[in-house]
Amino acid sequence: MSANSRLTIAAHALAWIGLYQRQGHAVATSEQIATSANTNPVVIRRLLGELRRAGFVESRRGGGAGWSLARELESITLLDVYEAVEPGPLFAMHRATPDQECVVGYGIQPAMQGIYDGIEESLRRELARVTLQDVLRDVLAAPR
Amino acid sequence: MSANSRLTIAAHALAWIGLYQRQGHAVATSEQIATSANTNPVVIRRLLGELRRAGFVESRRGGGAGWSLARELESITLLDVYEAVEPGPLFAMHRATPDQECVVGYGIQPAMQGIYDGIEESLRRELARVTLQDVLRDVLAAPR
DNA sequence: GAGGTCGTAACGTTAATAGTTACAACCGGC
DNA sequence: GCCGGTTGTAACTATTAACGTTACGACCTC
Repeated sequence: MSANSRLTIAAHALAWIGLYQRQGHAVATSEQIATSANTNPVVIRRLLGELRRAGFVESRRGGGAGWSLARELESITLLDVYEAVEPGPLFAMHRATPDQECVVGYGIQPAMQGIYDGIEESLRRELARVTLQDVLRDVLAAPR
Repeated sequence: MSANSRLTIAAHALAWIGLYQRQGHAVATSEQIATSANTNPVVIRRLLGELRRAGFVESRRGGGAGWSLARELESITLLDVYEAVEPGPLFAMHRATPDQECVVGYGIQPAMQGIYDGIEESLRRELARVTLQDVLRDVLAAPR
């Protein structure tokens, strides 16, 4: 489906900041997170920027600057993250509007839209069941 | 998410063939379906080719050739179609493997994989609840 | 053999994600 | 006040997948 890694990287960044803060540090830098996620700091800053707009993290500039959580990991769900970093729908309609003279062409979009809406709602319910605290717990539970 | 329209077009094509056959025709051509879906016949042939490999349609070549259903619309679910035309996973992992020296980098992929597996399983359950017959019924129910 | 359709390769187009470079804005600490 | 490190963001490139299009051989019915 040409899936992307935005949700994965965003969860990675939040879990990293959360753990780092529990270790007593005030802020985390995009550089540190990018090293852990093996990507570019700008990619991290862009994603965290969207999460800041949604109210989950805060950033400070200047000396000793960096990122910190604005909410506890327990209170952030994967649905929150998903909505912050994944704008579009799961399934797309036709690129060009189908033939409206054809019975199927006329009715297919409302029909599929109704079905897709129900499926996306179910996806959201599943995402809402997992918190970032759950993610961090699973991360730390990985066998050595 | 950069969603694609493969599932939509595939459902459109199957519903179209199903309705056409109920109207007494033996086979439908990719040209006819493409006109209804407002796309190119080759796109339809490619998609139907994957559905044929999965056993849902048959094709005949030569004069008076075209496509026909190999199974009833009632017995084909959106999950069947999804699996036939959407290979990849819903969410992607990191492009480059994260830093294995970092606790989070080490544990993040197994953690997210477990979560994603559960979510995809739930998506499949939802897709399995809808048959192509349901789709065609909804299509025909669209208000004029 | 003629005509129409499938099957598929090959190529171009479009769009989103991701990666990279660059630099101004910012601010704590000295 | 300025130095150093970091964010914020623009701009560009690279990569990838879906989609569209053209072309043509394979195939089958008449």
